[in-house]
Formats: sequence, structure tokens, C-alpha cells
Amino acid sequence: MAEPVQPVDELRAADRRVPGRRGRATRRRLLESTDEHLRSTPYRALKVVDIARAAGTSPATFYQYFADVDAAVLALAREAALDGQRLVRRVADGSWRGRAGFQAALDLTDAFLAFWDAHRPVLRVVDAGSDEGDRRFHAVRVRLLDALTAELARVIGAVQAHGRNLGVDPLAQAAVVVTTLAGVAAHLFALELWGVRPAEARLAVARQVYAGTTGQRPPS
Amino acid sequence: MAEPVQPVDELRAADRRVPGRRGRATRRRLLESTDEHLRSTPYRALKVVDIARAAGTSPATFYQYFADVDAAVLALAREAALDGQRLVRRVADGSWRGRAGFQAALDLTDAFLAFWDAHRPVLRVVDAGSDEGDRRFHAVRVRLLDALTAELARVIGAVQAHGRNLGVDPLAQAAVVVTTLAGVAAHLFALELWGVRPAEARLAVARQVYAGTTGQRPPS
DNA sequence: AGCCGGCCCTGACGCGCCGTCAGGGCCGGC
DNA sequence: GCCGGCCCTGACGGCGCGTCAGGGCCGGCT
Repeated sequence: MAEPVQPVDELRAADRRVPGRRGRATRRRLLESTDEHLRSTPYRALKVVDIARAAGTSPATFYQYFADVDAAVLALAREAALDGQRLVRRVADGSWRGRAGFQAALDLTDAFLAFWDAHRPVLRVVDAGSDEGDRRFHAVRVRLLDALTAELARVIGAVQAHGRNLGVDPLAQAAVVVTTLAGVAAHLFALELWGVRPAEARLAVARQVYAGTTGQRPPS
Repeated sequence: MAEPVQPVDELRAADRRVPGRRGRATRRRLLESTDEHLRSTPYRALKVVDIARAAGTSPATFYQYFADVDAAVLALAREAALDGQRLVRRVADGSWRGRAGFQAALDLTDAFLAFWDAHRPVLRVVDAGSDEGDRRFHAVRVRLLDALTAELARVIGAVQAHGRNLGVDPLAQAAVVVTTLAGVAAHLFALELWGVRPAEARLAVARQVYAGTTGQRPPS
């Protein structure tokens, strides 16, 4: 929750110059090219030369702006994290009580799945890197999901305070709910191959979100 | 559920010979070396030469038994899948009714987390490959989780038949529960860095498994 | 207009790992 | 003690990475 959105970005790695207008445009084209390629190519098969050429520049230029491909993906992930903050409002604004609660769960599920879909290739790499113990990827994954988890934990805590002692750690419960959302979002395609229809998966997720958040049986 | 454990394994890739005793021993050492290295090295940083040398052999020999590193990891994953089948019994044997149901959920959670932990490095690669759309990794991931999902779906269907119409597709619901288990198992370390205590995460997962399977509010 | 300084780009190169192939060691049977 | 077949490996071409010195472009100043 720092004040500036980004610390003026990184200084140019190669020679410590501060990029001017033209430089920033090149950097942006490289980021977009990276995102593009990530949608059609497995991460390990990404070639710097392809990214650079598609951006109308050369590999050497790529290394002027990013230390390696990871750095470019991390930059994309930070942009995605910014975009993801609107999910938080969806949790905070909706009412989680009674019949409306299930609607809130459905809304959150839909918004989360859409969010993941918009940034799928990047988030895949973030997940993989984070799982492998890479600090940088872990940090950005936290940044992606932290506010949402905290807000859900607040809701869960409020439900407990309202009389229903669920006997759980709100943070742990929220984290598990968010993990379900992220897991299903990531594997939705796989579930489909498996014979699970997306609409059914969506409903099942929303039920789990509802149950996990309110401690109530979901409506049938 | 085929009769032979493995279809006599693959023929040797290099020259189509059927490996003899010595050859199989070398293959096994290569597999173990791969598993070993995977525990301390990010997948993309794996070097065939390191795997081979640690197994007391040469890179060329590695390629006699595996087309590439992926193939070795897939072989390890298939072994893990075999090991994972015992999770199914745990679901089938336990009673999911009443108070005992929550115990069944706890047992499944513990067994699943232990299972994932035992095979973590390999399963990480499987997840990543599957997410990237690689057919081979997807197939082995299905093999890993299919029986468990099917059994859970059976339990969910039975609960419905017993009068409580949950109004959901049992397969979708089971798939979401399994996804929660897999997601938390994969990210448990990350959750810990996040401030979630493992014991609390375990309880939260068990509650979600219980709620998702039986449609009941978990006990407090 | 002409010049100049600083911003930006890139060709070229050394390095390291991949994956292959021809050739040779080892071992058990006769 | 010899031989055939199983198994291993040194050596090599190819490719992508990451770096560096050098040069183009452009806007401002006189």
C-alpha cells in the first residue's frame, strides 16, 4: 500500500542511464512482445532473439532493459497485480449475508476467473517460479493475492464476531479459499479435458467460496 | 487399472534394444539422480551432464534411456502416480457420515499433504507442464488424481442420493475439492511465508474438504 | 544551416549446454 | 581363450545466451 505506484521503475540496467521517451517506448514494445510470445510458447522455449525481433529490435537491446526474461515477466506480473486490486472491492462491496452472500461468491468467482484468464501466461510463470522458491516470484504472487486474502479474512472474522464461531484462523481459511480460486483458475482447461463442464466448475467453486467464507451450507 | 504395472517400460530409445539387467540398473540410477537434483535445483537449471555425472555415467548414456529430461521426469511421475493410488482407499474406507466424516476429511488431508511432500519436486514439474498444455504431463496428472477424484465424486453422489440434493455435478465438486488439496499442498511453503501456520492451514483445508464432500457445515 | 552531445541501437563474439554418432570396453557362454 | 552382443563414452556441430565496443539518430544551440 505504498504511495507511488512504482518506484519510477528500474533504472536502465546496462549503463545506468534513465530511459527517455524513445527508450520507454522500446521497453514497452519488448514487454508486449514477451506477453505475446508467452501466449503461444512454453516458458522454457522462449527465445530472447524471437521476443526482440518481434518487437522490431535486437537481443542486445532487450538486455538494455531487462536482466533476463524473468525480469520482463516480473514486470508484466506487477502490472497484473495492479489490475487485480479491483477484485478486492468486489469482496468488500458485496454483502455476504443470507441469499445475497451466495451471489457475492458467484461474483467473486467470475471476476477471479476472468482476471486469471486475462493474465494467464504471466501468472503461470509466476506460479511456477514461486513454487520453486524464487523470492522475486513469490513476492509478486503475494502482491497479487495479498489484498484479496486480507479482505476475505476480514469478512470471515466479521462472520465469527457476529456469533458464529467457526473455530478457525480467518487468515488460514481465507488463504485456502484464495488457493482454491487460483488453482481452479489455473487448471480450468485441464478440468475441461477431464470432462468437467466450466459452468459446473464455476458453480462448485462458488459453493466452496461461500462455505469457506460464511461457514454456511451453500443454497441448492 | 491395467494388469501389468508398466507396459514392460519403453524400449531403449537410442537403438531399440531391450535393456538387460545392467542397463536397467543404470536407468534406475539416472532416475534417482534426476529426482535428487530436482530437489535442489529449479527445473530450468537442470543440466543433463550433472544428472549423468552424479549417476556415475555420461550424458550420452542418459540419452540412451530418455529422449530428454522431460521423459525422465515423466517416468518418475508415473511411479508417483502408482504410489498415490493408496489415497483412494483412504477415501473409500472412511465413513463420511456425521462426526466421523470430519475425521475422514482430516485423514485425507494429511495423507494428501504427505503424498505431495514426498513427490514435491516431480509434481511441481508435472503441474507446470500440464498448465502449459503439454499432453504428456496432463495425461500423467490425470493419472495421478483421477482415481481419487472419481472416488470422491462417488461419495458426493451417494450423499445426494441419501436425500440431500446438493444440486451440483458430483464430478465438478470433487474436482474442485481435489484442486484445493493440490493447490494448498503445492503452495504450503508459500502460505507459511505469508504468515499462515501449517496446522491452521491443515484444519482449514479439512473443513473445505468436508463441506465440499458432504454438503454439511464443518463442526467447530 | 551546421555542429555537437547524449540517447539509443546492434553486429559480432566467446561461452556453455544440447543431442548424436561412431567406435571401443566389458562380460558371460561355449 | 575367444567371440558376440550389450553397454558406455569421447568428440563434435549446433544453438541460444549475454556482453562490449562502436556507430547511428535526433534535438538543441549558435
